[in-house]
Amino acid sequence: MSVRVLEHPRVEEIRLEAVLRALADPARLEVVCFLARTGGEAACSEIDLAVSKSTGTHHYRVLREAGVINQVYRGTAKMSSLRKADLDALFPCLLDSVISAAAKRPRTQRNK
Amino acid sequence: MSVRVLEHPRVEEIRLEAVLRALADPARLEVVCFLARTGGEAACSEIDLAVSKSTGTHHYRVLREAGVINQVYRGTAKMSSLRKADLDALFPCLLDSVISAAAKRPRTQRNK
DNA sequence: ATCGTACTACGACAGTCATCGTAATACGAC
DNA sequence: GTCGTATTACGATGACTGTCGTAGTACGAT
Repeated sequence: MSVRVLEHPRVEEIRLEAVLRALADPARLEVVCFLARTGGEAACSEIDLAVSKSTGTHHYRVLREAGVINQVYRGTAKMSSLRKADLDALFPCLLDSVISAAAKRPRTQRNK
Repeated sequence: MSVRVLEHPRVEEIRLEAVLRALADPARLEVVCFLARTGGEAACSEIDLAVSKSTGTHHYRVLREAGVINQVYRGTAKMSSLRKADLDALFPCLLDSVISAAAKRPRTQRNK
Protein backbone atom coordinates (compact mmCIF):
# COMPACT_ATOMS: atom_id res chain seq x y z
CA MET A 1 0.00 0.00 0.00
CA SER A 2 1.27 3.43 -0.82
CA VAL A 3 -1.94 5.32 -1.39
CA ARG A 4 -2.42 7.66 1.48
CA VAL A 5 -5.60 9.17 0.27
CA LEU A 6 -8.88 7.98 1.69
CA GLU A 7 -12.02 7.84 -0.38
CA HIS A 8 -15.06 9.66 0.88
CA PRO A 9 -18.49 9.82 -0.68
CA ARG A 10 -19.42 13.25 -2.00
CA VAL A 11 -22.26 14.94 -0.19
CA GLU A 12 -24.76 14.06 -2.86
CA GLU A 13 -23.68 10.44 -2.69
CA ILE A 14 -24.49 10.04 0.97
CA ARG A 15 -27.47 7.74 1.39
CA LEU A 16 -29.86 7.69 4.28
CA GLU A 17 -29.95 3.91 4.60
CA ALA A 18 -26.18 3.73 4.67
CA VAL A 19 -25.98 6.34 7.39
CA LEU A 20 -28.61 4.62 9.51
CA ARG A 21 -26.88 1.32 8.99
CA ALA A 22 -23.54 2.79 9.97
CA LEU A 23 -25.04 4.21 13.14
CA ALA A 24 -26.72 0.96 14.08
CA ASP A 25 -23.70 -0.56 15.77
CA PRO A 26 -22.58 0.02 19.34
CA ALA A 27 -18.91 0.45 18.52
CA ARG A 28 -19.59 2.88 15.72
CA LEU A 29 -22.11 4.78 17.77
CA GLU A 30 -19.46 5.15 20.41
CA VAL A 31 -17.06 6.65 17.92
CA VAL A 32 -19.70 9.09 16.74
CA CYS A 33 -20.57 10.10 20.29
CA PHE A 34 -16.94 10.58 21.14
CA LEU A 35 -16.38 12.81 18.15
CA ALA A 36 -19.54 14.76 18.91
CA ARG A 37 -18.43 15.28 22.50
CA THR A 38 -14.95 16.47 21.68
CA GLY A 39 -16.13 18.43 18.69
CA GLY A 40 -13.00 18.14 16.59
CA GLU A 41 -10.66 15.52 15.32
CA ALA A 42 -9.47 12.42 17.06
CA ALA A 43 -6.96 9.74 16.21
CA CYS A 44 -8.27 6.19 16.04
CA SER A 45 -6.09 5.34 18.98
CA GLU A 46 -7.67 7.99 21.20
CA ILE A 47 -11.01 6.28 21.18
CA ASP A 48 -10.74 2.95 22.75
CA LEU A 49 -13.29 0.55 21.55
CA ALA A 50 -13.97 -2.82 23.08
CA VAL A 51 -12.72 -4.56 19.97
CA SER A 52 -9.41 -5.43 18.37
CA LYS A 53 -7.47 -3.00 16.23
CA SER A 54 -8.45 -4.68 13.00
CA THR A 55 -12.12 -4.65 13.92
CA GLY A 56 -11.74 -1.00 14.82
CA THR A 57 -10.31 -0.26 11.39
CA HIS A 58 -13.31 -1.97 9.87
CA HIS A 59 -15.76 0.17 11.82
CA TYR A 60 -13.99 3.40 10.93
CA ARG A 61 -14.14 2.42 7.31
CA VAL A 62 -17.86 1.72 7.49
CA LEU A 63 -18.43 5.15 9.02
CA ARG A 64 -16.28 6.87 6.43
CA GLU A 65 -17.83 5.07 3.48
CA ALA A 66 -21.30 5.91 4.70
CA GLY A 67 -20.29 9.55 4.83
CA VAL A 68 -20.57 9.91 8.59
CA ILE A 69 -16.96 10.78 9.26
CA ASN A 70 -14.03 12.35 7.50
CA GLN A 71 -10.59 10.84 7.79
CA VAL A 72 -7.19 12.22 6.95
CA TYR A 73 -3.69 11.02 7.62
CA ARG A 74 -1.60 13.25 9.81
CA GLY A 75 1.77 11.66 10.21
CA THR A 76 1.27 8.12 11.41
CA ALA A 77 -2.05 9.01 12.90
CA LYS A 78 -5.35 8.88 11.09
CA MET A 79 -7.60 11.65 12.29
CA SER A 80 -11.34 11.30 12.19
CA SER A 81 -14.00 13.96 12.47
CA LEU A 82 -17.74 14.06 12.08
CA ARG A 83 -19.17 15.36 8.82
CA LYS A 84 -21.70 17.23 10.86
CA ALA A 85 -22.37 20.05 8.42
CA ASP A 86 -22.93 17.67 5.55
CA LEU A 87 -25.20 15.41 7.54
CA ASP A 88 -27.17 18.30 8.98
CA ALA A 89 -27.72 19.67 5.51
CA LEU A 90 -28.95 16.36 4.19
CA PHE A 91 -30.83 15.03 7.18
CA PRO A 92 -31.65 17.91 9.49
CA CYS A 93 -31.74 16.99 13.14
CA LEU A 94 -30.96 13.32 12.54
CA LEU A 95 -27.44 13.31 13.90
CA ASP A 96 -28.34 15.37 16.94
CA SER A 97 -31.24 13.17 17.86
CA VAL A 98 -29.21 10.01 17.52
CA ILE A 99 -26.35 11.42 19.54
CA SER A 100 -28.51 12.72 22.34
CA ALA A 101 -30.48 9.49 22.44
CA ALA A 102 -27.27 7.51 22.62
CA ALA A 103 -25.84 9.72 25.32
CA LYS A 104 -28.91 9.60 27.50
CA ARG A 105 -29.56 5.89 27.62
CA PRO A 106 -28.37 3.84 30.57
CA ARG A 107 -25.01 2.18 30.46
CA THR A 108 -26.65 -1.23 30.49
CA GLN A 109 -27.81 -0.60 26.98
CA ARG A 110 -24.46 0.45 25.63
CA ASN A 111 -23.25 -2.95 24.60
CA LYS A 112 -24.65 -5.17 21.96
CA MET B 1 -50.09 -21.76 14.53
CA SER B 2 -52.97 -20.75 16.70
CA VAL B 3 -51.46 -17.93 18.67
CA ARG B 4 -52.94 -14.74 17.39
CA VAL B 5 -51.13 -12.48 19.73
CA LEU B 6 -48.07 -10.65 18.53
CA GLU B 7 -45.18 -9.89 20.81
CA HIS B 8 -44.02 -6.32 21.09
CA PRO B 9 -41.14 -4.93 23.11
CA ARG B 10 -42.20 -2.76 26.03
CA VAL B 11 -41.22 0.89 25.73
CA GLU B 12 -38.28 0.48 28.06
CA GLU B 13 -37.04 -2.45 26.03
CA ILE B 14 -36.76 -0.50 22.81
CA ARG B 15 -33.12 -0.07 21.87
CA LEU B 16 -31.63 2.66 19.76
CA GLU B 17 -29.43 0.37 17.71
CA ALA B 18 -32.33 -1.92 16.92
CA VAL B 19 -34.46 0.99 15.78
CA LEU B 20 -31.70 2.37 13.57
CA ARG B 21 -31.07 -1.04 12.14
CA ALA B 22 -34.74 -1.55 11.45
CA LEU B 23 -34.91 1.77 9.64
CA ALA B 24 -31.80 1.05 7.57
CA ASP B 25 -33.57 -0.93 4.87
CA PRO B 26 -35.39 0.50 1.86
CA ALA B 27 -38.40 -1.76 2.14
CA ARG B 28 -38.85 -1.09 5.84
CA LEU B 29 -38.31 2.61 5.39
CA GLU B 30 -41.05 2.56 2.81
CA VAL B 31 -43.43 0.96 5.27
CA VAL B 32 -42.58 3.54 7.90
CA CYS B 33 -43.06 6.40 5.46
CA PHE B 34 -46.36 4.98 4.31
CA LEU B 35 -47.63 4.72 7.86
CA ALA B 36 -46.41 8.21 8.65
CA ARG B 37 -48.17 9.59 5.60
CA THR B 38 -51.48 7.95 6.29
CA GLY B 39 -51.24 8.50 9.99
CA GLY B 40 -53.21 5.49 11.13
CA GLU B 41 -53.30 1.78 10.57
CA ALA B 42 -52.70 -0.12 7.40
CA ALA B 43 -52.94 -3.75 6.44
CA CYS B 44 -49.80 -5.41 5.14
CA SER B 45 -51.51 -5.83 1.80
CA GLU B 46 -52.16 -2.13 1.42
CA ILE B 47 -48.52 -1.29 1.22
CA ASP B 48 -47.01 -2.87 -1.77
CA LEU B 49 -43.36 -3.52 -1.40
CA ALA B 50 -41.07 -4.58 -4.17
CA VAL B 51 -40.50 -7.93 -2.54
CA SER B 52 -42.36 -11.19 -2.17
CA LYS B 53 -45.00 -11.75 0.47
CA SER B 54 -42.74 -13.82 2.65
CA THR B 55 -40.01 -11.24 2.54
CA GLY B 56 -42.60 -8.64 3.42
CA THR B 57 -43.61 -10.62 6.48
CA HIS B 58 -39.99 -10.72 7.52
CA HIS B 59 -39.64 -6.94 7.27
CA TYR B 60 -42.80 -6.30 9.25
CA ARG B 61 -41.54 -8.57 11.96
CA VAL B 62 -38.21 -6.77 12.13
CA LEU B 63 -40.01 -3.45 12.51
CA ARG B 64 -42.30 -4.81 15.19
CA GLU B 65 -39.55 -6.49 17.17
CA ALA B 66 -37.48 -3.32 17.10
CA GLY B 67 -40.44 -1.44 18.54
CA VAL B 68 -41.04 0.72 15.49
CA ILE B 69 -44.53 -0.49 14.69
CA ASN B 70 -47.49 -2.01 16.45
CA GLN B 71 -49.37 -4.88 14.89
CA VAL B 72 -52.76 -6.36 15.68
CA TYR B 73 -54.93 -8.87 13.91
CA ARG B 74 -58.26 -7.60 12.67
CA GLY B 75 -60.04 -10.47 10.98
CA THR B 76 -57.72 -11.90 8.36
CA ALA B 77 -55.86 -8.66 8.12
CA LYS B 78 -52.90 -7.65 10.22
CA MET B 79 -52.96 -3.96 10.87
CA SER B 80 -49.77 -2.04 11.42
CA SER B 81 -49.27 1.38 12.90
CA LEU B 82 -46.29 3.47 13.93
CA ARG B 83 -45.39 3.61 17.62
CA LYS B 84 -44.81 7.30 17.16
CA ALA B 85 -45.54 8.38 20.71
CA ASP B 86 -43.23 5.77 22.18
CA LEU B 87 -40.43 6.56 19.78
CA ASP B 88 -40.78 10.30 20.22
CA ALA B 89 -40.59 9.89 23.96
CA LEU B 90 -37.45 7.80 23.76
CA PHE B 91 -35.67 9.45 20.86
CA PRO B 92 -37.08 12.91 20.36
CA CYS B 93 -37.07 14.06 16.78
CA LEU B 94 -35.44 10.93 15.43
CA LEU B 95 -38.45 9.50 13.66
CA ASP B 96 -39.45 12.83 12.16
CA SER B 97 -36.01 13.51 10.80
CA VAL B 98 -35.72 10.07 9.27
CA ILE B 99 -39.15 10.29 7.70
CA SER B 100 -38.65 13.72 6.27
CA ALA B 101 -35.22 12.81 4.99
CA ALA B 102 -36.62 9.70 3.35
CA ALA B 103 -39.51 11.60 1.82
CA LYS B 104 -37.34 14.35 0.40
CA ARG B 105 -34.68 12.36 -1.34
CA PRO B 106 -34.90 11.70 -5.06
CA ARG B 107 -36.59 8.58 -6.32
CA THR B 108 -33.29 7.30 -7.67
CA GLN B 109 -32.17 6.73 -4.14
CA ARG B 110 -35.21 4.82 -3.01
CA ASN B 111 -33.99 1.38 -3.93
CA LYS B 112 -31.13 -0.48 -2.48
C1' DA C 1 19.32 2.70 8.99
C1' DT C 2 16.81 1.16 12.85
C1' DC C 3 13.12 1.32 16.02
C1' DG C 4 8.56 2.05 17.76
C1' DT C 5 3.96 3.55 17.08
C1' DA C 6 -0.18 3.76 14.27
C1' DC C 7 -2.69 1.82 11.24
C1' DT C 8 -3.98 -1.52 7.24
C1' DA C 9 -4.57 -5.56 4.14
C1' DC C 10 -5.64 -10.10 3.89
C1' DG C 11 -7.78 -14.22 4.82
C1' DA C 12 -10.66 -16.83 7.80
C1' DC C 13 -14.61 -17.75 10.44
C1' DA C 14 -19.19 -17.95 12.50
C1' DG C 15 -23.31 -15.56 12.65
C1' DT C 16 -26.93 -12.79 10.78
C1' DC C 17 -29.73 -11.04 6.93
C1' DA C 18 -32.66 -10.52 2.85
C1' DT C 19 -34.62 -13.15 -0.30
C1' DC C 20 -37.65 -16.65 -2.09
C1' DG C 21 -41.00 -20.66 -2.99
C1' DT C 22 -43.96 -23.93 -1.07
C1' DA C 23 -47.12 -25.50 2.08
C1' DA C 24 -50.02 -24.36 5.64
C1' DT C 25 -53.17 -21.67 8.82
C1' DA C 26 -56.82 -18.17 10.13
C1' DC C 27 -60.83 -15.94 9.18
C1' DG C 28 -64.95 -14.07 6.73
C1' DA C 29 -68.34 -14.89 3.18
C1' DC C 30 -71.12 -17.99 0.85
C1' DG D 1 -68.45 -27.14 4.81
C1' DT D 2 -66.06 -24.79 0.80
C1' DC D 3 -63.79 -21.01 -1.20
C1' DG D 4 -60.95 -17.03 -1.37
C1' DT D 5 -58.07 -13.70 0.73
C1' DA D 6 -54.49 -12.48 4.03
C1' DT D 7 -50.78 -13.83 6.23
C1' DT D 8 -47.31 -17.12 8.26
C1' DA D 9 -44.00 -20.94 9.03
C1' DC D 10 -40.41 -23.42 7.26
C1' DG D 11 -36.37 -24.44 4.94
C1' DA D 12 -32.95 -23.08 1.68
C1' DT D 13 -29.72 -20.09 -0.25
C1' DG D 14 -26.40 -16.54 -1.18
C1' DA D 15 -24.68 -12.33 0.53
C1' DC D 16 -23.11 -9.50 3.99
C1' DT D 17 -21.21 -8.47 8.81
C1' DG D 18 -18.46 -8.39 12.85
C1' DT D 19 -14.82 -10.50 14.67
C1' DC D 20 -10.02 -11.74 14.90
C1' DG D 21 -4.87 -12.78 14.20
C1' DT D 22 -0.95 -12.29 11.43
C1' DA D 23 1.89 -10.00 8.55
C1' DG D 24 2.87 -5.85 6.60
C1' DT D 25 3.31 -0.64 5.38
C1' DA D 26 3.91 4.35 6.61
C1' DC D 27 5.92 7.73 9.15
C1' DG D 28 8.52 10.31 12.79
C1' DA D 29 12.30 10.07 16.01
C1' DT D 30 16.76 8.57 17.17
